[in-house]
Amino acid sequence: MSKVLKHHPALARLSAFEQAVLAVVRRVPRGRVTTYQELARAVGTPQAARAVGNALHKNPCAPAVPCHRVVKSDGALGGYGGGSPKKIALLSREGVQVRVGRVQQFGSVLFEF
DNA sequence: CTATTGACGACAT
DNA sequence: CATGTCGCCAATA
Repeated sequence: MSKVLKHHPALARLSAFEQAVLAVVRRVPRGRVTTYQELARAVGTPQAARAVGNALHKNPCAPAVPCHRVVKSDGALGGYGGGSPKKIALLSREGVQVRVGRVQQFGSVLFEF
């Protein structure tokens, strides 16, 4: 039985905004990606793409909460707490190919809320 | 309360 | 196409 994942202790220490971001990113399916900007819109603050990135940076339970499926609005990779190589590997494992720092077939793998 | 920081975005160069 | 600048926002010092 997996013991974590239901309510990670560090999760309760996050702000409402940060928790909202993590809750939403959780619905991005395997093999798809979303963007910092889309997430910002989804939580009701369309201009907070940057703040969304900061929130994801604090994700205490990655990669269970799939913050690795979040990229920049132009399809560029974006950041990752565990390092770019790790993010690329996780995506690759789900069938999302990254070439020269860009998500291939960005338009078709992009998940819209 | 003000200042700084950062997994961003749009635009100019 | 690559890089720099500036604006935006929430968290934190």
